[in-house]
Amino acid sequence: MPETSTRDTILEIASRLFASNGYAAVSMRDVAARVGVTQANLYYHFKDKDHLIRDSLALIIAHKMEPMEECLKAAHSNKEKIEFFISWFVRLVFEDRVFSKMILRELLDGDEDRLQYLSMEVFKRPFALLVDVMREYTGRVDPTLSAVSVAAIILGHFQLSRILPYLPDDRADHTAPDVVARHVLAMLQGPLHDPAGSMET
Amino acid sequence: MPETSTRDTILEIASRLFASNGYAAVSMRDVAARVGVTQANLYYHFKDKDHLIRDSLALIIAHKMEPMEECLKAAHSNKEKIEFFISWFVRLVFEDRVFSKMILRELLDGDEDRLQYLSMEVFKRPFALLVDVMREYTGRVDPTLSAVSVAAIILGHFQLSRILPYLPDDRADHTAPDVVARHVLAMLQGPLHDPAGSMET
DNA sequence: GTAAGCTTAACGGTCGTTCAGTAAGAGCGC
DNA sequence: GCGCTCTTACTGAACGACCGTTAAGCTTAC
Repeated sequence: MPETSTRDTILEIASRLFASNGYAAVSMRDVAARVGVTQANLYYHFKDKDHLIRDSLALIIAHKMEPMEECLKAAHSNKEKIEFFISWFVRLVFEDRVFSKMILRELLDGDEDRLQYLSMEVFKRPFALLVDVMREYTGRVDPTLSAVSVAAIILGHFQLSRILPYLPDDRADHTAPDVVARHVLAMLQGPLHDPAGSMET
Repeated sequence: MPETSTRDTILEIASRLFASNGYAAVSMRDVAARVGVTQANLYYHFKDKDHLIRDSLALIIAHKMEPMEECLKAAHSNKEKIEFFISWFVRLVFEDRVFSKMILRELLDGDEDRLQYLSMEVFKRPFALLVDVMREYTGRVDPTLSAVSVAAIILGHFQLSRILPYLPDDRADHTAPDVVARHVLAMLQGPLHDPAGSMET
């Protein structure tokens, strides 16, 4: 009766390695060395490398998506739901870089089958919840498009945060989770456009 | 006097291969075979694989960023500058997937040196232009943060477009460039929030 | 004894890279 | 004109390193 089984240890370490370096850049030897076992041991627990990748993905995503439902349930109004969601998602993306890089890499290079599987098995429900929230929040605007926008802007901020330090006018807090969260919320709640700047209502 | 030099042919084909498959997944043998030369020939024109990657990146990015300046110059008002930029950038990202995947992959996995190089040599000026536009467009809001948001939301929409077909409530036009462009512009110009939905000003 | 959990040691293959060699042409003394 | 050298562009064949994977054997617990 193992404290934490070797299999779970492999999964945890493998998912961290895959997420931060990419699937191709991490060899079975790398994983084995990190875990402290031999390469052959990995093949005792997993059929091949692809199955190790799939199981790593499924484990980490399912685990990370759980808090979203509770997060939305805790909110009383729709306004609060949006606030809670944005705050939660920004924090998730910015603070768990392992997770967000894994997602982004999958969106970028994941083969069609794996993407379809993940969409329908893991992302479908959280996305539907977000669309529901946006449906009641936005007026005439397409709720699906709005939901995509919210996810997109947060993921995009995270990605661009890597080059922000090398661009002019950057302040350290441009990549701080709460600053980004407040900014995204402000974009949804009001126009960035300042009517005083030009001549309009 | 070559019609198109072998070196340019290599660069063009290599950048296309790297962009659509990733650096790791494309071998020098792959590039050579596609071009129709031997692997050794690649080492006549480029020091090693990393230099081939760098030159491919520099070529394609510099080329793709050129139209931005003209695009902004053509606009008369600041409002028009934003409209033109969004329209141009959305079209660039959505229609030249080779380019956008290359950028996104670099943001995700590019090593620090290459990212710093690209930021300071290629992205610095276009980003500064965008910040300037946003500075005059937004009121109290941080212009750098706003510029990042605009780029982020467009890049994010593109990335998410891969799983949108597998998610519920999807319509085909959710990934159409002009639809996305109009939606992004609408987000900047007005609140998505419909005051009639809740009780606020 | 036997099964689970793991190791040792190797396999065939692909990778980036190198190096000796070659064909084509430019420049040049004669 | 011819022969000669040197450069440019390129090829064929190989190098060692690393990859995913597997067969066979060794422990330990029941």
